[in-house]
Amino acid sequence: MSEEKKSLNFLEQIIEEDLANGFDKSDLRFRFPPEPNGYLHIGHASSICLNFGLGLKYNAPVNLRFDDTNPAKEEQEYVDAIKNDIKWLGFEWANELYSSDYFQQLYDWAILLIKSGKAYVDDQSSEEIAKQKGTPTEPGTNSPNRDRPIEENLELFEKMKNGAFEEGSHILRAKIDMASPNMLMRDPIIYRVLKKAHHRTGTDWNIYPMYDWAHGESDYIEGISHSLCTLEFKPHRKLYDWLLDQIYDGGIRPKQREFARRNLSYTVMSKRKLLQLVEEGHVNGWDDPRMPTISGLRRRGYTPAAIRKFSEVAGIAKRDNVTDVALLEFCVKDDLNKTAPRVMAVLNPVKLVITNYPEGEEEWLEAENNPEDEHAGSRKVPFSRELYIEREDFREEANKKFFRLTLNKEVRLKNAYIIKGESVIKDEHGDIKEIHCSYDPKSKSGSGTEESKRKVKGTLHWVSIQHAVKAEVRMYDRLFSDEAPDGHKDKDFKEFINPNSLVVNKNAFVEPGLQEAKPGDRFQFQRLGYFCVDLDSSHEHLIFNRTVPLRDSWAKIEKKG
RNA sequence: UAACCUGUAGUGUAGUGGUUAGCAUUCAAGACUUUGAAUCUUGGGGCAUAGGUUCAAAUCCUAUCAGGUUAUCCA
Repeated sequence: MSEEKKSLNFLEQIIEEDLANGFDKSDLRFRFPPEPNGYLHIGHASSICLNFGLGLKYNAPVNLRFDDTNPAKEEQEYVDAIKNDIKWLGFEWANELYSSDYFQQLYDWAILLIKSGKAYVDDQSSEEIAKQKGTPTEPGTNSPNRDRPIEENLELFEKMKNGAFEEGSHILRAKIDMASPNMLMRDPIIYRVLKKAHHRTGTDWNIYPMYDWAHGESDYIEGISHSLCTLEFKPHRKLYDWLLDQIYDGGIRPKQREFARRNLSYTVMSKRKLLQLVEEGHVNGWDDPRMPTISGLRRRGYTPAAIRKFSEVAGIAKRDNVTDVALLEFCVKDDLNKTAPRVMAVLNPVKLVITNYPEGEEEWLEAENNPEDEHAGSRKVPFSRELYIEREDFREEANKKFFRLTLNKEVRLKNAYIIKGESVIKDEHGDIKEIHCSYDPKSKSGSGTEESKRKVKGTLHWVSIQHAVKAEVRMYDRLFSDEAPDGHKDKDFKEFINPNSLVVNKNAFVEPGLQEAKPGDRFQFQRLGYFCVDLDSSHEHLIFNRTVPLRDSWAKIEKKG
């Protein structure tokens, strides 16, 4: 019940203004209109959160409309993936609709356009038409077919529809203004011949409407009040309005407004480039955990809540942006910190022997599942004489800043005992094979003894060798080493691919409880980061993906020297 | 170089004539800590530039500069 008013973004301000001017709140209606020709990415997620967020805020319906006017590129597979992603993000659409649902209506309206002398059939080649289009600085010239009689246009359009013409031979154009400074107003194409089977309408149609003719009209049919799209459609607005003018017949008149697309640092966002990464094998598919796709983020271990939070804090505006991926990473860490169970896993194991711990003995120690969540409870983890700890957690000699295990120094084993480094055993190369230490039997965690309350500077995670489960851990890092890989005019974005974006570790050990972990489960490997169980994981072969590492202050201290 | 759009800490944003220009993240320092995590405290860092209008300008006007978008029978 806080009094502070949340500031409105510019789109909400537009809506508030409309409401203040008498627009009925119950007429508010939004839509998310993907073309089913690829997978959704984090940029789409922002748009989804924006549109569905407005729906929630104003209690207005939000339609999911597939903009499927180009059968050459669209497939059912994408429709399914898109629906799945939106649901996963936690949103519900009011209606599942398709531009293709309106093909007949669009066609009827096109006839109307022709009859009112606002559209004509052009049978020139695309090259000729392009030539007549002019350039942004020079006006275009009229097509010789511009004044074709209405009857003839009607006849030709009918033939286009019936399949009498080949692809590329005839188009229907709106008759607007070949001299307009806005290139889109220079008699834009609204129908083309396409003899392709459509994923929904099959071979019913030989002609398909262009985006501009389908989008605004679909908005109108659905009663969309605010049609929100990205900035590159700004020049289309004039055409959107013009086309609507021709057929408007009362009711809610949709308005298009534009916002800046969300870009993320250290990645690329264009469908074309993402497709290239997939096709050329730089990643393992659209859902590779390094991809900025929703499916990739999901597989990486991101939560819907984290992505929604990111969209919220990143906000929405009209200026070009490259949002720091660190903000996205903060959002997952923030969410996972509250929700992910803590477990122990050793990624780079070295053997630790507790010389004064009885051989053959084991005990099951109490371990808190999540200190941030009092309802998370606790579990038992097995402890024994021989453990694995991280190789980086031991040094024979170290300065005072090193809080971890060294010879003759004490550290605590998390949830267990305080130990003291005694000696090391090395192999023939001089590498450490085993670390021997002693433990203080009275220092058991939570036992309440004086010894257990002793303060030691460092705490290490560990797993009991005899109980540990071997696992594969995939360490993911940024796909690109450059902040804006596609922002260099003279260089291809692929030159910046990070060769170490995936490091596979097949020799990690995790505590035995994780044997039962299922794909999608998320954990915090204490002191290391957040990890999730990969789709390919099985009971016999556990695979974890690193979602994001924990902040590592020690790495910074060490770097400074 | 035409039309249109956009310039507020490193990044993302709020600010709508009167604010010590706010928030988040990042960065730095410290406290706390059985995660060198989290948490807490503190700090650094910004209105593209130049002129106007006004008692008062990030906000209004003008110019300049910078960046972006637009010429697919794509969306």
